[in-house]
Amino acid sequence: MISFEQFKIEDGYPIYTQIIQYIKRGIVAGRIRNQDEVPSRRVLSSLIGVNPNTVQKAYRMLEEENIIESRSGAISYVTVDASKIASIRSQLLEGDLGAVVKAMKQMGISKEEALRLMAKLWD
Amino acid sequence: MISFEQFKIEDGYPIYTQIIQYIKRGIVAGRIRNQDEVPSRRVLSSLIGVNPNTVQKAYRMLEEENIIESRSGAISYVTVDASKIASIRSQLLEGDLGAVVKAMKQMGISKEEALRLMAKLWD
DNA sequence: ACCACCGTATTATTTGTATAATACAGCCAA
DNA sequence: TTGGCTGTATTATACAAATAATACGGTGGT
Repeated sequence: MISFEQFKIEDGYPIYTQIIQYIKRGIVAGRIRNQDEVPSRRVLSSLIGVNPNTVQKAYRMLEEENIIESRSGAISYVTVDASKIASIRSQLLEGDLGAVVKAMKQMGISKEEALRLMAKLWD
Repeated sequence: MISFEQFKIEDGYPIYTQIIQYIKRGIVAGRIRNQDEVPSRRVLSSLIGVNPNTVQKAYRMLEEENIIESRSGAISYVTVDASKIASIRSQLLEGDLGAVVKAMKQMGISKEEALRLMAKLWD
């Protein structure tokens, strides 16, 4: 069963996208593995304090990306292999890191300064 | 007069926040300076193809942060000094870069790999 | 077989984002 | 001074995100 202990809702982004991100990042990090069980819609919604429909929307979109599988009546579970994990990883990196690189360039920050800032922020 | 030639609407974020970001990043980069004139609500809205109310919302929020000043009937203009520019800069960096550092840590990426990925993405 | 839990579906309501159509008063250059 | 542009305000509509309250049928352990 996937753990959502580290999950915290932040504002600025739709909750369903935060659930999707949390699971994708967990898969990339190896915390979430193939065939792991996913909390039911009702359980997760009451755990993180949102509406079951919000969780359902996140799960449905994950299913459309073939990252989880659901069948009526039964628990849903993760379905990933090595190549899918790699593609999720590059998808997240290009999205997150790419946007920041673009933003810093627009701010007139040099490559060297960007690297120094990131190294400093990392600790 | 501030130029919006480089401005492009992207989806995923509210348009009014994109306008705010564009101006803040321009200020940090030095492209937008103190006392620069801001396009009128109507002019900018027709220039970038959005509703005047959307521009008004962005400008009103910038005014609440004391980044622009408006008076009824007259053109609005930028009001920043060195310390405000510095605070905008760290505000943007902490937000954008900080979020990515957090995300990459959640993905189990090492500091060294993160720096290497950013350097690669920069070019 | 029962029954609690599961996924799924539907309808309604609220809030935020964005558009649309006006309206009014202040500023300022011609 | 006049007329066009300015900021500001109001009302209405549309869509997405999120909540709320149900309802139905499938699954699986006891």
